[in-house]
Amino acid sequence: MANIHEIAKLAGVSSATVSRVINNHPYVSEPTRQRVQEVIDRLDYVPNLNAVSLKKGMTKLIGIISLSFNDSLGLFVRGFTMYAQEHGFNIALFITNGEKGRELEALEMLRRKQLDALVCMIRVNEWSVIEHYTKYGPIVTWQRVNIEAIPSVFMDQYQGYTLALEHLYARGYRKIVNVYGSMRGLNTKERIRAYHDFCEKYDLDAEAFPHFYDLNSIAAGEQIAHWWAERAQTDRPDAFACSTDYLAAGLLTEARRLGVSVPSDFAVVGFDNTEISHLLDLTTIHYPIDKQAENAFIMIRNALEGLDETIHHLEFKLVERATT
Amino acid sequence: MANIHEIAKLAGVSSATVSRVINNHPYVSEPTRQRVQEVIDRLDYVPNLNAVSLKKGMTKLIGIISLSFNDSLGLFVRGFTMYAQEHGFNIALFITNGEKGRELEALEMLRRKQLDALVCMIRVNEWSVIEHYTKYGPIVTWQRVNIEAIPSVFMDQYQGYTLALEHLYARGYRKIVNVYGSMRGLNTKERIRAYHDFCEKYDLDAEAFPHFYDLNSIAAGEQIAHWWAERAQTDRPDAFACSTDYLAAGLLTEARRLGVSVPSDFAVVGFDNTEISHLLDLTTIHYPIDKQAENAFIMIRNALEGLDETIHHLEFKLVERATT
DNA sequence: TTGTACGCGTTATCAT
DNA sequence: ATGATAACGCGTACAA
Repeated sequence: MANIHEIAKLAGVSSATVSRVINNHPYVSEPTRQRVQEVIDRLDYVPNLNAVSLKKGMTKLIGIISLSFNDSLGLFVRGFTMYAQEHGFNIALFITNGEKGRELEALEMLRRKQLDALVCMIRVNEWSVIEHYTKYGPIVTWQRVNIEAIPSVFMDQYQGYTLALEHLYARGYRKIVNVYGSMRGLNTKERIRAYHDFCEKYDLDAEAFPHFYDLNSIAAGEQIAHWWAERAQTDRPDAFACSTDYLAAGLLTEARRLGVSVPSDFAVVGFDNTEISHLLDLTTIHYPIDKQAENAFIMIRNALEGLDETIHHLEFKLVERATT
Repeated sequence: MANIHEIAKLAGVSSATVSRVINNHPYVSEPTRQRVQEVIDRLDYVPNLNAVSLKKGMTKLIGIISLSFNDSLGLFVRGFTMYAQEHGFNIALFITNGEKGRELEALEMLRRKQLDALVCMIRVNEWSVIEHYTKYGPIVTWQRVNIEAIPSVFMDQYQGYTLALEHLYARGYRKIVNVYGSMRGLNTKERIRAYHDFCEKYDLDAEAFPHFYDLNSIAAGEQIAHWWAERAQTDRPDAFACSTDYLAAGLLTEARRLGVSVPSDFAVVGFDNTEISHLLDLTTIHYPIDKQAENAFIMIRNALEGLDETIHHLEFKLVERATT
């Protein structure tokens, strides 16, 4: 393949001049610029990025680590990519499927300079492991975590969950069951706190109905539908605040299969405003994931280029549909 | 950051020896190997990948271009990554969202040696544009295309679609409406061919009911539900063979909202066996996407390393659920 | 305005 | 078994 020297030779200039033309440096006379550009075009020349990266010490490539595919990730990636590309960065996506090795692969690429930075959506390895890699480049996360070296674009779900609960209350529901997600994550803790404050505010018994933990799949939602159906009529809750739209979807569709009528028999609120919530006309909580993505990129760029651009403030929103 | 020379100095050897230790070359005495390894460990040294890539002329990084996120892509990526990592390759994912520029970004990375090869799931630019880039590295596609330079892991949908039609016939449905996807793609052509052969075989009138084209979204499915409901009772089809599970999902859920009973009023068959078809208990056609991924990787590796490993033969499968 | 020459961090060839 | 040293392809002081 043609390299910069070949271009130089053919254009009758030094490689330095070719480099200047490529990078739009000033102090190149118009005639030489044209002559060089002509050769570049003719030979279909383009600089080798490995050489450029080696020289500059950066690849303009940012990695995004995620556990799996889903709508939220898609939105995040779309937003992040947009901002990144505006500033000359490309992104590489790593889907771990929960395998530590695959996450480490990405972290190692950071260490070995193939990646300039990393966004860790949902981590697999221990935070201490990930923290260890921050010395090789900025790492930003989507999860909530209190490690100084790992800034986060996490949104405290207290506000969002309260939105859901207040909505159920306004609609007249009083017997609410909470289906929480991962116990490890702090989302669940904030939701629990939101629920307790909510109960206190309206003088409800927080323990009147069971709380479910560690559930977020469609299948889990289906289970809960059965749980409800098998309960004594008098002892049934009238609303479910769910950890995710997926769980809510499972609950909703299985309930209907069992002949339950939503929202008259009970209400369902999802979380995330994913496509499936639209499909099923599910009331849910929306959050500005594209803004989170922008924040993540701003943080990374600040770290990478020593800037100090300010972060957006973020808020949840209720999306009212047919299940409440 | 420490580089190979620093290690060499501290270990009292030349950088060549360090390189040999790193790459597990023979002809390094055990004492020196240990001494070098010790320094490597102590300084937490790891070779700079940009330098390695520059030197070796390859990055061990393969790009995957896709139009958007969805279950199929997830399965493909998972499979592909598995095979790739087994052979020391990493993957970078590019989601185009239909924007040509984003696709070109990936193609340029191939041209500029940051990527060794590319899998183009669903292209955005013209094939001629993509073909032009094959001179910079192997490009494999998931779509059907007859360009020698762009090998494909496409599966002829004739067989799969026939599976769906035969199933409907066996179930007693005779008034079938076809909802085809993209007119540009060759999938649709094969499905049309399958339908005509099917009609001929069973002596049905292929034009008894309208054919829909260029539809594959949930929203389009919802439209079709209305189309059906507004038709005269006597003139209604009794089955829909859909382009995708998503369209089928839209059709199914909207129909039920309209009080239609599936499968007694009409049957629905999706295509792809995505998660949503499971959720909605939708009869659909499955295809071995992980095997396609493996084939894609084999093709790329054959091209990259001059091998000649053989490709798997692939087949569709009917997944019978509750909508037929 | 242009050219020379060095360095980025490796690997690989050729001596020794 | 080990060491010099020349690439790999580019950017950039510094000199001219």
